[in-house]
Amino acid sequence: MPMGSVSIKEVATRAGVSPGTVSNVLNRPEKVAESTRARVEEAIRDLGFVRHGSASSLRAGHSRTVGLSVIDIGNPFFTDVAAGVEEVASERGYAVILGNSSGDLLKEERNLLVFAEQRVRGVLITPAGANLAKLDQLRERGISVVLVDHPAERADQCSVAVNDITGGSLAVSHLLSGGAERIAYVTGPLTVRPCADRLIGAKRALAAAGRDPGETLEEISVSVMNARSGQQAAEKMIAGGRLPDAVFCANDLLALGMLRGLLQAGVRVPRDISLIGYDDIDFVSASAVSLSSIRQPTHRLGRVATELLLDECDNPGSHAHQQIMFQPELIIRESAP
Amino acid sequence: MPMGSVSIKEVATRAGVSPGTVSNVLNRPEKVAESTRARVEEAIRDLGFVRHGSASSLRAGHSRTVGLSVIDIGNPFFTDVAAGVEEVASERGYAVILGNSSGDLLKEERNLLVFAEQRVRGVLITPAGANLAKLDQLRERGISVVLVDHPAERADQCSVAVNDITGGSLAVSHLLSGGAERIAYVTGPLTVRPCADRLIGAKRALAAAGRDPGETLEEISVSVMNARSGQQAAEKMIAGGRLPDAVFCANDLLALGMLRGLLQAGVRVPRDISLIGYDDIDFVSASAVSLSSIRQPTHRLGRVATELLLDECDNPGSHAHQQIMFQPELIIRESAP
DNA sequence: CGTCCTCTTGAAAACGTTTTAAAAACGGCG
DNA sequence: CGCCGTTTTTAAAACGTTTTCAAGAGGACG
Repeated sequence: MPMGSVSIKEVATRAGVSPGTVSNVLNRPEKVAESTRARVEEAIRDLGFVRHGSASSLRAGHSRTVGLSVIDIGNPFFTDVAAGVEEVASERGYAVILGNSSGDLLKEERNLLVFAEQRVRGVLITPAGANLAKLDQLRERGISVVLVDHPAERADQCSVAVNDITGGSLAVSHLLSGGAERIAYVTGPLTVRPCADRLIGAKRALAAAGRDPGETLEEISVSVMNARSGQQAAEKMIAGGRLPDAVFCANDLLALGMLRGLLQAGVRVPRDISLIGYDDIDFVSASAVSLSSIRQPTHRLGRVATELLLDECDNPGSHAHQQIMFQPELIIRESAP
Repeated sequence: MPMGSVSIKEVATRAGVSPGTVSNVLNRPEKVAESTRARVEEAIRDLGFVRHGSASSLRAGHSRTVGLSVIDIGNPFFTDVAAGVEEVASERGYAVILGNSSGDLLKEERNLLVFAEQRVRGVLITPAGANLAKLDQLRERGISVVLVDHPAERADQCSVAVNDITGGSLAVSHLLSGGAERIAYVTGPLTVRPCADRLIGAKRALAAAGRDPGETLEEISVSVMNARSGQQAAEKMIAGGRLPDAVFCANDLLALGMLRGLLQAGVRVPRDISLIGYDDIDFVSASAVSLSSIRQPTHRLGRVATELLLDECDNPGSHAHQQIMFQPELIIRESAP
């Protein structure tokens, strides 16, 4: 009969042992004799005992939770990452505390505060801005941090990212090979690292093809990277006249919005304008005009980041910080054949 | 200079007060004199003190976290719900612990155990199956539970749902009005309440139109409700010959997969087969053939559920359990005009 | 039978808060 | 100046674990 909160002490009395022994059964079962262990386990079952996580982390000095702060939980890219994180965390008995920064630095900071209060074991974060100082403060507090989708600049921290320079480059050289002369790059804030890197990659591709970035590339900046912004960007582009002949969007949500905006205005894709997105989220293969995109190992990103984090937490001695960099892959579909 | 874990005690000595006073500043600022409060707050800032959530919940008897267990974090429907949940929780200073059951009852149970260990204040859950007994156990432990996307049968619990019977009915009567004679219903496990209810609605619509469900409706069951399953269902349907002239998918992911499967096999939508999905996730308006669907107030679902939950937690006395039921809306697009 | 080991168990002290009951400070007033 | 009612502060006892250290229980062996 599971009652409202049974403590280890009640389990102890029922099993005829001391609380310390029960704790041992829970945490180092091998240290306790077979027969008593069985007795204790039976008592646990009978009473419906569930360990009190707060008490446990208070005393033990660390919790079994990790914090995950993402930029946009509505974006399938982050959802895939989150799924990977949840998978690994759950396998290892960790709980995931979810924070959605919505690209807002204040909100992100509030998330980190909540994580600090909860004394999470570690934090996985795709930073919404360029200022990583707050993260060092966390580390000083003994909370490990792994950067996700953002390569670490320093060697004393872990990160898992995908080479966005390569990605930007792949995208733009593909557009060039399709005959593009003037390309628009629709991007989120350049303080978001991936956006900035994809731009660098784009420019490199132009340089490699002997084009002048200043003439070939037009940047269109939006503050939030969703389909609505993409569509607005399309409308602005169209209103401005003089359309580019290719558009590279910094993520697929923008690209889908752009596609919709273009089609609604009667612009034909890819005939009038070719279009390429980024992330290769599931849905772009099914869109009105299927989108070319840059694929990233998203789920993997989440898994590996979490493995790194938990390794750092569990083996603080032997842990070697790693900056893992995956390679993106060009996926060609109708929108930019 | 924020050091590794400053305690309330250190704040107290620096401010020249007792720990109890610091605690009061934190929790009932109005109880402490203006001048000392200022002094304490300064000490808190100087030392970079952050309240230890575990200690706090241990003593206070309740935490500031809620658990959220969803069936498929990869499905934009749940993502939208989660975003709503996170929003409200975050506004009220609660942290959200995320659990993804993947439709697996064992995994769901493990999530609930984790929630129980963390002593979450409450749980939001879209149950992966029909057995809600575990939830009563949680309630006995003093953890409030709000059902999400699953109407409560009993009056002593809160729930937030959308009328799936109406939804199923809307979908099927629309298909009938388009001239459908034989309809396939592609669904997840019927132990998942929404799937079952949408079927009931579908049959009602048939009955209302004077059709015999046994002859008109064919059920195709899949175990996991994603695009891959949808496509497989299409392939099976096609291999089986004798195609229906309309397909109703229990969610949009299935519908997108179905669409792809049909198009790849050269079946024209909506000319040969008309197709309608469910949820009206963002992406279906942009798909190759834009999908008709049943829209639900997804984000709202998450927000309201969380408000209900936190109300139940914060005002246990005055809280009145509510079973909220939203109404779905038919959205007509190309796939079933 | 006593000694010495090893293997198990137990007692008690933390961990950092919150909360309660009581003490201290303060002001006003007789 | 002493007393009383209020406001403000404090000391100390929890909350449920984990952990350390010592004590107890069994054997094996001399």
